[in-house]
Amino acid sequence: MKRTTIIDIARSLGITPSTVSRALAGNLRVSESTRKRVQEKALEMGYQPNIVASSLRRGKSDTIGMLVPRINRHFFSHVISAVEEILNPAGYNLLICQSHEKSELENQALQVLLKNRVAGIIMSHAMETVDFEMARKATEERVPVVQFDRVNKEVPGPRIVNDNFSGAYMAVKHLIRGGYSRIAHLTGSLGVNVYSERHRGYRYAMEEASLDFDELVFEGAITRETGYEKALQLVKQHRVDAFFCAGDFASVGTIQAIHDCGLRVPEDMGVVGFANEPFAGFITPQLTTVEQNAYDMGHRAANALIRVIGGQIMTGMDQEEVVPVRLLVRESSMRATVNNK
Amino acid sequence: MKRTTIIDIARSLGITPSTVSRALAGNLRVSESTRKRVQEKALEMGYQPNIVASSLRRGKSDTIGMLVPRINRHFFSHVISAVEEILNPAGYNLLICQSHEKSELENQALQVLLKNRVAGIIMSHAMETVDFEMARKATEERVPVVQFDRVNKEVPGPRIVNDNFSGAYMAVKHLIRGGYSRIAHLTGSLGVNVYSERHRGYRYAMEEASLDFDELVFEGAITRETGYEKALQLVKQHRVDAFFCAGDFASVGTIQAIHDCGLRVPEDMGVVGFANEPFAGFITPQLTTVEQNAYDMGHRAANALIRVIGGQIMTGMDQEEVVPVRLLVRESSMRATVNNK
DNA sequence: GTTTTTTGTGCAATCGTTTGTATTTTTGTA
DNA sequence: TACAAAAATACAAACGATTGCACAAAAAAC
Repeated sequence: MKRTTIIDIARSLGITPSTVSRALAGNLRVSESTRKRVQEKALEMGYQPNIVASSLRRGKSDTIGMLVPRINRHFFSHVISAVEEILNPAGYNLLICQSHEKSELENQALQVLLKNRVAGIIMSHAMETVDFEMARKATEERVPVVQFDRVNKEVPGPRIVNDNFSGAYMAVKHLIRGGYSRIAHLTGSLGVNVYSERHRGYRYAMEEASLDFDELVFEGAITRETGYEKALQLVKQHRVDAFFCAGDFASVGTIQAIHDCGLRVPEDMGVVGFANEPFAGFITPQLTTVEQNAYDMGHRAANALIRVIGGQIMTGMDQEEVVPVRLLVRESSMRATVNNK
Repeated sequence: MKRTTIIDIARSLGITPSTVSRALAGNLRVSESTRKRVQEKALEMGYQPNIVASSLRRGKSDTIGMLVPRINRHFFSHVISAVEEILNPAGYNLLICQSHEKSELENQALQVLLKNRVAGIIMSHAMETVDFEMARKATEERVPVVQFDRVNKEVPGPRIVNDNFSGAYMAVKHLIRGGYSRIAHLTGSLGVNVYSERHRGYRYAMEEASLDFDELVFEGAITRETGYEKALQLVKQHRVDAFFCAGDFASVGTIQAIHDCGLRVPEDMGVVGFANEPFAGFITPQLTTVEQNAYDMGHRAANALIRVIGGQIMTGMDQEEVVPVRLLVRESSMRATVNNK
């Protein structure tokens, strides 16, 4: 059986669809009595408005596109959740796509979102992405784009980023205070803003303390496995006494490597991670890391998008919002009686 | 500037929109030459088909609704990811909603999905939900529903569930083999299929070994906090020597409680969890737990939905698919030299 | 009691595609 | 050259809601 439409309701009440439409929309130009009748009838017939038709006619949809590298990453899934928390009450729904860290899939996903005529896009780029043309095109087609975490300035619109610089700076400074000095930095591609900023923070802290860091920075060591390998190599060479990893997974691999070399954390070597993955507080030793507030970020991104859609921010004027981070000092870096700040 | 439509393309080529539509759809009734011309023009004008209009006309959308209690749960986010892996290549997109474990929000979300005329729904119920009317209504409105993990037989259509019974049975049997006998079971609401099945497995194993379990089953102890409290109480009363928790979070709380009482895991008390949360292999002691394959489940759910949409499964005929689970034996339960099976 | 204003509805076009049917053009054949 | 068959394209009506405008009825003003 067909779904009931406003036409069905109209017919069964002997009025026109336009009146039904207005009645359901709560338009004041329709009398109280018919509004009641329409609402009752709609309920009785189990009417569900057809958003598709409505969107087409209104020329705008209530769907927001969300594009992330991977839904199943702790950080991203929490951002999504936070975005939804803001956008749902505001009457929007989320069409979610993953890029799987591939530029090609990212572009495809953007196309899909545009084809679906989303009212706006909240996205974080794939690591691989260097060409941001597609995202720019979206804004040119009047679809506002809000970037978060992995952002690029070539794309107009608000950007919400973590305070990666300060987080890294605090982390490294904390290690230095703890008496570590040959601090290696394992990180991802420095072409990605997230990692370049953390790298900047690392350098700043090292330079400030007049410590040498040439040949102590290693790109492409961000997973547990690659972290393990690089750390194993460095520890064996006796070149370092601490690690600042740009991610917690690499930190886990690093700790493993240190243990496998018969050394202790933090007594022999300190380790600090980044992200505060859920396991960071559980592992042995508990991992000192930089906490990034995914909820805060999601809320900000959603609110920024709402402002852009509402015309409160001009498309041209792009702005960056920085979400504060926190250094969580735990066992993996507490060699001595160290001051937490 | 307005987005280009097939009408624009038609005009600029001196043909009709219908021909353009057919050309882009690859319809064989349009000549090779015009098809080429249309495709080129479309590319040149940056044409993006309007899926909204298309959906309206075709009476069906390419969007699948996905409804989960919480996106940011490890298990659910992985299922989502797996579903997307299957559905994306098949030309579908995912509209994702969360119920936040609330029946009311679950129903609202279902309404939203129906209003958006999704082609199908893949869902897992909120713990709270006891009234499944809304999900039934969806199938009555010809929107196929596939349930996974938290399912209910009142709702027609495929159900994909973990082998909770066997998982629990294996877990408890493993504890018994290890020499534990006063095994408590901390779990969630037994009104939820997931927990009732695990409970059944627990009972079966206990009965099989002629062990007493009256007053050893506790509902409402599923979080880290509630798990901690209940465990603390039981340990202090010297009533138990092992715990089978229906979730890993409760297991973490339990281990904490045992430690806080000055006892050791697994020497004094054994602990087995359920889910294999990402931290399970990292914590100390490493947690023995039942691994549920979220990817497998997602793939099956997506494929089931595709089959229903394709008419390969009658709506009436409901079927349950059981995803196998695996017991991962780790430190938290290995008191003696135990056989892993 | 007439005119003006207000209020409530109806009419009809529109959003951008799709698709059944009609029409034109092309091709093949006698 | 004519004519049927086949191929390519055009026409027009949907899909279901929204909305500017017209219009009737009721209320208010004179």
